[in-house]
Amino acid sequence: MAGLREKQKADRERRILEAAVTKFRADGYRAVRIEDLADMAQVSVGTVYNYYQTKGDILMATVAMEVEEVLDAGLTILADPPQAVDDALLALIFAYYDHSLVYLTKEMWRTAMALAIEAPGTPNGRRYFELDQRLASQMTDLVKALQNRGTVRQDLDPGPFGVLLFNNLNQMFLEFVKDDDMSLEVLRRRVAAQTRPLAQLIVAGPAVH
Amino acid sequence: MAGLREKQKADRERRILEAAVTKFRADGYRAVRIEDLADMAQVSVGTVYNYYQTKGDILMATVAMEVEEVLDAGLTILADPPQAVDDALLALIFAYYDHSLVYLTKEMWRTAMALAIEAPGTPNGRRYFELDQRLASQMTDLVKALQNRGTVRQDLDPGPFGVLLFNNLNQMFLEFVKDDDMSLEVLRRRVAAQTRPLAQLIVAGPAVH
DNA sequence: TAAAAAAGTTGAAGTCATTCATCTTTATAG
DNA sequence: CTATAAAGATGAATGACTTCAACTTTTTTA
Repeated sequence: MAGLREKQKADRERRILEAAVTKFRADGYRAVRIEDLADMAQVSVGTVYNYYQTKGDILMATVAMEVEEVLDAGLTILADPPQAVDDALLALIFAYYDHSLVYLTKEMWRTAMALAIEAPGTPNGRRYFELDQRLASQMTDLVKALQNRGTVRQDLDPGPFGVLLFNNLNQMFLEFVKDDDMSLEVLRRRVAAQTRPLAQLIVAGPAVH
Repeated sequence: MAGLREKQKADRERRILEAAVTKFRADGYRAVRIEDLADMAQVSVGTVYNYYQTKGDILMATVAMEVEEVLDAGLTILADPPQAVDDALLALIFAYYDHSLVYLTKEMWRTAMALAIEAPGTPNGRRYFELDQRLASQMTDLVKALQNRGTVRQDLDPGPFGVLLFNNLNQMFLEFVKDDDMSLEVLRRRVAAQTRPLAQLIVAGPAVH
């Protein structure tokens, strides 16, 4: 029963988010005022706040879109990881990195991270870190998959090790978004330099004993 | 030639910082208004801004104090690390954690991190990450020291490995400050669970060939 | 010591996120 | 179709950080 009211509501929300993605990318999150979004979306300032609780909420909606796509890209890698252990880990990591700037700019990532860290207990913060955790889980899943395949030593606990790998790739991503001049290429190289030696340490050796 | 003006200036700056540390710890960074600091320090709002460019600057001054002490604690460990590789790494990590809440609360850490991430190019942001880098260097130094001692395999590149260890301990520290209910004890246990197995992987084995 | 310059202090004004009492629009009841 | 109720939109008001033009205090000069 799509009443008039429902239709108008959906339309307003869409217009607001659309305005936000456009303006945030063009002018930067900081520089965009709620009034600018309201103007572009043809609503009042108060109305923006009827749809999103804070300015940060609008940003987080975009982050969620982005990370869902990143997780999808990860699933593709998990379905059929490269044979070599280091290649497999890096394939997943690079899949993440390569899908990280579709909707968001580095500045938007920085702001989203800052918001989440400053207020981790708010719905917004929780939402962000929940996405983080899903990424970390996926990394753990990959380590498990390689173990099942027999290319990773059986005595390795995939949980903490997956988290450690994720922590590292996440921190390196932070280095990346921190520096507007750093290219994806450089990020990839650096993470590879850390991950490859680590991968060599966990490959299943020839069965000694 | 400590003129009157110099003396008054130094005194005002001291009073402002003192007021900040007291009030931030007591009421939380967010809840404290610049006007509150000005009142307590017996100066005007404008004067606060003559000594610190932003509210965040005042916080960052406190962070710097804290981290300098953390680095000192690290030096003590470096001077004579425990024999076992895992114990040595954890000794440094725990030294960091144990000295992290002297001046700052978890809320203050969260705010400082958020500020640094949101604006990494500002003097404030640069200052924060410079401290980070010094911590990462110290971790690398420890790995090198253990290598020199012969307990860590020679074919390990201490640079990337030290950074990886730091990235992980840093991210785990973030988990800690994110959760007001998490104890230092739990943080230690979790990091130990990640670090010990990793340490086993890098110990110098009996010289095979 | 008096005048001029330099340095520093001040608080009112500006900006922007957020709130809320009021008003408008849509849906429902008779 | 009219009246009532419900939902939602509105923008002026609030609160906090930050800026800045005018004012004071200290130092230097002669």
